[in-house]
Amino acid sequence: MIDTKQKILDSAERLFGEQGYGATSLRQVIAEAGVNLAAIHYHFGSKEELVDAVILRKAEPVNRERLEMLDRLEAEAGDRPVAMEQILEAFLAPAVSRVAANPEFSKLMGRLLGEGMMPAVVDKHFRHVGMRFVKAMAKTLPELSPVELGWRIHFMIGAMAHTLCAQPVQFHTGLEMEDGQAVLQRLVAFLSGGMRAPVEQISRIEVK
Amino acid sequence: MIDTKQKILDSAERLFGEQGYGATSLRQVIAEAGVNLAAIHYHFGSKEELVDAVILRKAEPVNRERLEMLDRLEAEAGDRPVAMEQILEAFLAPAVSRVAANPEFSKLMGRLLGEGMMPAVVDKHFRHVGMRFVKAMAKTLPELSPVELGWRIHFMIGAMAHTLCAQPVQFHTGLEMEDGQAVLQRLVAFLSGGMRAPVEQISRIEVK
DNA sequence: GTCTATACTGAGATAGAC
DNA sequence: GTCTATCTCAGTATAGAC
Repeated sequence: MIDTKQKILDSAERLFGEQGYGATSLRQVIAEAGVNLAAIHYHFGSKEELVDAVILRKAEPVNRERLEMLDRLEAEAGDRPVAMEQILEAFLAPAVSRVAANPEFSKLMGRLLGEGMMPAVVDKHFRHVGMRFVKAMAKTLPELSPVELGWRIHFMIGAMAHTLCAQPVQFHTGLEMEDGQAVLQRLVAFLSGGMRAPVEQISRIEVK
Repeated sequence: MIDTKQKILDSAERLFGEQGYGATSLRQVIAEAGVNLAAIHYHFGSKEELVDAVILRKAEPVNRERLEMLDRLEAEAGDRPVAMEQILEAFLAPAVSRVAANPEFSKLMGRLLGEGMMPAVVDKHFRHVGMRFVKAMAKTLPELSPVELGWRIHFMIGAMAHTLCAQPVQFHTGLEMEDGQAVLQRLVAFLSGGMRAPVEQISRIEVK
């Protein structure tokens, strides 16, 4: 069939999402897709390149939406910097809003950043979008050095990835997964506070 | 030998740390330890239970140090709440300070939180410590609801885990891994700002 | 160009002899 | 407690049918 490739991608997306990358075998994928094992290697080359293709298909709309939102915010702001909360929401909303529609696959997206699986894949699919947001944030917070801003964005990505992929630890009852909009609001508020934190020296505690 | 178990643990720790969990085979472990393959299953039962034992051995001193620092801070503070920066440093420093000594194994520790690998393991080894810090933070920030505080701790853990396990994406040059103390300071400052962020409603952006 | 059948190597796990 | 032998299943590679 002409759409063997599509069927493989569809099955792989579902199974990687439900079970994770490592726990999903290519034999499960071909059984669900109704194709031959070697077809995966013909079309994609390896398991890693298959998941790369799956990620690409899902990441592209997220990244496009992020850039559209940022474009609009910057057009509205003209020469003035965009508010940090708005930049954060433009970056986070396209990812968080997809959790409800496809929670298992969102888990895989979130995991990518935490796993040593494929830093190259993350870099390839998200770096260019990240650069745009770095520039917007630097304009909003000119007092931060590039290095300090880089670290804060690193922390931001960690908080986002963990929120996308991990169930919160139940230190209290009532922390079940809420409405995506509510989590997004909490995350934006938290990260705005972190991004705007003063950079001065903090109190030291000697260890031991 | 009587110390077969120890030799397996030592080799597994080194190899899991260098290569990650999934990329390390039990056959590599037994080759380095000089024991038989079945010995792992005799002493630990499975690969997953082996890594659980490895984690336990490394997590225990981290958690002990965290609790010692928090105990001391609370003793010094008496009835007054402990400053958020100090609580954060007590939680983060014992983990971050070990990155320099054992960077690869720290990666594994950080990954645990991001991977779907073993949420049960994370829960088992870190939950009781987390509860203590939740209580201390609730005293310092009484205006936060338990649910809001729980989410902020969730975000904090994400930022910490990502910092422990992931190389920062190079949006700017000069963001190479710095001195652990410097990264710790940046992280504490960022998270203090996030923890203290106001909880009010934020501006909405309609999507599309 | 596409796809099928099949073989190869290495993984984790286990039964049973010692 | 330990080790040999073996099982099942994984990802990968290739030869050849259409």
